[in-house]
Amino acid sequence: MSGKEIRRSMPLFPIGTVMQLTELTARQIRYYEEHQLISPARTEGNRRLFSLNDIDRLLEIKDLIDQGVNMAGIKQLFLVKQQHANEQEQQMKKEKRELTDEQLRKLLRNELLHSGRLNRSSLRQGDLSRFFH
Amino acid sequence: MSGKEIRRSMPLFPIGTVMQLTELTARQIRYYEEHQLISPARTEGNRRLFSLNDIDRLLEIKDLIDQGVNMAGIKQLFLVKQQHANEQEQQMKKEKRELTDEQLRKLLRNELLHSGRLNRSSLRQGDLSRFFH
DNA sequence: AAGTCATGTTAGGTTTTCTGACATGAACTT
DNA sequence: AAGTTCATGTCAGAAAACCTAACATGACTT
Repeated sequence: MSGKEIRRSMPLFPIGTVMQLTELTARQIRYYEEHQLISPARTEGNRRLFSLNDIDRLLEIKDLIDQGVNMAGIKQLFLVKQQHANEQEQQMKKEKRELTDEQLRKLLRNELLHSGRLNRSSLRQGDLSRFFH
Repeated sequence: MSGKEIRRSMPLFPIGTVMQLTELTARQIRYYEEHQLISPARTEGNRRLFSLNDIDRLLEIKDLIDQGVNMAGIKQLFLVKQQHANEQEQQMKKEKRELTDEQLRKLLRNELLHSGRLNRSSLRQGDLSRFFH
């Protein structure tokens, strides 16, 4: 729920832009959606609108495809990754509960300053950071 | 010529997205282009494609319009700002020429680490940072 | 009252995207 | 070898988004 997450999940890009950014064809992108690897938002007029997160995900998918992983495999990988992230979040919360107020303040301040070190997982993955600072 | 500048000037957004991001109408955006306050790129099919810089600029324009400045005024402001930025760049280069190698290394390292403090001018201006970290 | 400015509105045309269907080649299975 | 499955290509018809150009309008200026 950080501001950053909101920004990264804001639906902004039509499929044409995503095609260029990812070097995937429209057909591929729609196919991956069909297999529920991504779930881009839609405009009122039913056009897909992709977020930065979606694009990251597509770049990950591309990478995995290149390495020979199939749809089912990718879906599983995403699932595992998701679980891992959840656990880590739980762990975070738990640790926070154990902190004194002073420690908490320091921690929050750190999170705000250079927010998000966790979250970028260890998988070799898509990286849109080259598009935005 | 920093990577960041390249990213910020990459044409990504169709006019519909820009409308939502800036809360300007298509008519307004085209009008500002007509008066050369912005120069969005075009696709092969002649559709406008806006960069983050374009959007920043549109937000600045909106701000200035709200403050009663007209097209000519905004154009002048942009001109002045541009000149100012150029001068500052010249100044930078000059200062660099006067540095020892060691000083230069430190300076460059700094520029790379948190690049771009200069460049965001002092004008109250559009801010897209709320969309991207 | 006439003119200018910024924007709205409309019209006709072009481009982009949508879904669904069928085609294809590579990799597996039998 | 013949048949499947998978990932993607290609095509068609429809809908949405965008384009330019023109005219309309209301708020200011002169």
